Amino acid sequence: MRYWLFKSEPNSFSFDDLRAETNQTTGWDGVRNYQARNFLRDDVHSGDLILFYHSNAEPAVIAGIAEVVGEAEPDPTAFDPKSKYFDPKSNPDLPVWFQVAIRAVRSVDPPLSLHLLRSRPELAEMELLRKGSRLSVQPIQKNEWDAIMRLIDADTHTQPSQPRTLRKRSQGTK
DNA sequence: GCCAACGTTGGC
DNA sequence: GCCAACGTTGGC
Repeated sequence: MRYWLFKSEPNSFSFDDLRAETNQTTGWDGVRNYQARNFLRDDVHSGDLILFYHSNAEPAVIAGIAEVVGEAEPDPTAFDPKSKYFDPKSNPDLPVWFQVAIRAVRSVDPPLSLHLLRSRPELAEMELLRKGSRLSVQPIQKNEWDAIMRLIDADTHTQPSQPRTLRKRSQGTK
């Protein structure tokens, strides 16, 4: 089982958009970079877990966690002349581009900002934090994943829960 | 909107 | 195979 970070621009496809899909699942199509393609085709497998990252966003954040729910298959958008991801180099007999299906697991609320990730020494080696890093499918090391899960847990617990008065009321009398 | 960093293309 | 020109990404 491996861990990954997938980038998406939220004004194009956000984590909430993923959650709104049927079965909260979608094909991760449109990847048009060879290094990312190789990861998708060769190394990403069913059951792997994904940090769903919002790039080109204010702020840029990890917005959710998803999982891989199938093995790689040819990216059908590459065959579709009407798609903005159409690529005549790819055809069903010899596909160039691949996708995997991913399903939302949970949102990260509040989301974890890029700024916070940068502040953590244990994450200093993350590909995402490298200057000039543009790779849209990145491997995440287990120690990085674990550190990020701790940040998520810590952050979630410092969130104000329901206003006290409201909580009391909802607990009823006794 | 700016622009640095990066990937791709294509002439040679 | 080199590399300049170009297009894209993505933080700021």
